[in-house]
Amino acid sequence: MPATVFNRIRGLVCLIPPGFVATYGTIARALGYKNSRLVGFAIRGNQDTSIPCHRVVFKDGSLAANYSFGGSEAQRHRLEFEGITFTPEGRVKLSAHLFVFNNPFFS
DNA sequence: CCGTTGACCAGGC
DNA sequence: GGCCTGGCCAACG
Repeated sequence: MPATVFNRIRGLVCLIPPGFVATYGTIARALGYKNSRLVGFAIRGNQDTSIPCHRVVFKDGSLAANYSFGGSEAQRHRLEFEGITFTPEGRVKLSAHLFVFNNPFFS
């Protein structure tokens, strides 16, 4: 298993605890990249069920349009099940659930 | 090696 | 709040 950027992104996504979400940009910057597209690109390419990709959202709290495990509806349902709350507009309350990476690996 | 491809983001209108 | 634009950069053929 080569240590590609995609693999590192997936590893970071796995660190998000239940009840929290992270944005694409946060993950990209935690790894030292300005390009947030790589994060979505890495997750979509693999579609690995072991990765909690439903905890990765847009910077404004909206969900990915082409979520690969039942659409954004299923994604929202999973988040609600973990205790994540939404605004009336259907976006995640980032102020309450945004996860910040405090890991020594990326300081 | 080079062009294409993105589950993004910030800025402007 | 929405739509459009440009920039970003690893992976793949």
